[in-house]
Amino acid sequence: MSPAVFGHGHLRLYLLSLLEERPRHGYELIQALGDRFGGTYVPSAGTIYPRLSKLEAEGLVTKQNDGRKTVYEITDAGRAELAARRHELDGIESEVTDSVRRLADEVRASVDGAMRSLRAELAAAARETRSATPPPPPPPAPHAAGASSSNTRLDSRLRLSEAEQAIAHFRQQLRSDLRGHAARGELSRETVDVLRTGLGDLRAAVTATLRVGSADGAPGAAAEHDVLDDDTGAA
DNA sequence: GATAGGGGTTGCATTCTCGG
DNA sequence: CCGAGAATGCAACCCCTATC
Repeated sequence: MSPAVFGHGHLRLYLLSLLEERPRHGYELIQALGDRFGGTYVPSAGTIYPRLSKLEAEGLVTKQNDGRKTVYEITDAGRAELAARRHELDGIESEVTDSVRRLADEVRASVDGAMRSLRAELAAAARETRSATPPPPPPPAPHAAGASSSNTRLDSRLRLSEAEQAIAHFRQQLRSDLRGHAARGELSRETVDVLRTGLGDLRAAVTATLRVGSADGAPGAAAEHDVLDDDTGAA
């Protein structure tokens, strides 16, 4: 599990302070926390609701059903608790900001490293492809005039399909990683910027490779270009 | 009807606190 | 120091509504 963003008893105190401003429903509290920390820390529902239930059991908040939503409101006991621990509350915000900044730095470093090794692998693969001996020409088909170019197109389509699979696999993995980070509240705006830059660089590298390939007479470069066009904005 | 998103619950693992 | 209990946090899930 990732280290706790809030110190012991601090989340509960922070929830009380949010409810002191005005009554809110659970999801609104999650969003308020996310807004308050610039999206760097967004607690999961399973974090907030048990806390709210505890607070209710302790008589520090009350809940009222507003249609499908449950609106939580601070009680006098909750206000008293908040007043008694006001000094603790003051330090929480800066503490949490520091904590999420630390986590964001770790994520940024890990994404940076991953992109660097990916680019290195891509460049190595491109070098290998260029230096490889060309495959033996297909046996001449006596009756089919266009068979050679049609075989080449078939190869190209197979390679395109392979490339698409590789891209899909990459997207799936990256998505899963990002969702994991987001779920833990570790996905910051900075990380998204790093991701955008990294993917831009990656695309530039692939595009350069494709240009070399197409200058060497490799077919299908235009089609692979289209695949990448579809993909880069979606990760 | 399928899909996406909002609102909420449950169960469980990990970490922390505190009393003996 | 150790064990029990409290606190924190997450994943998985459900239900309902809106949209396509």
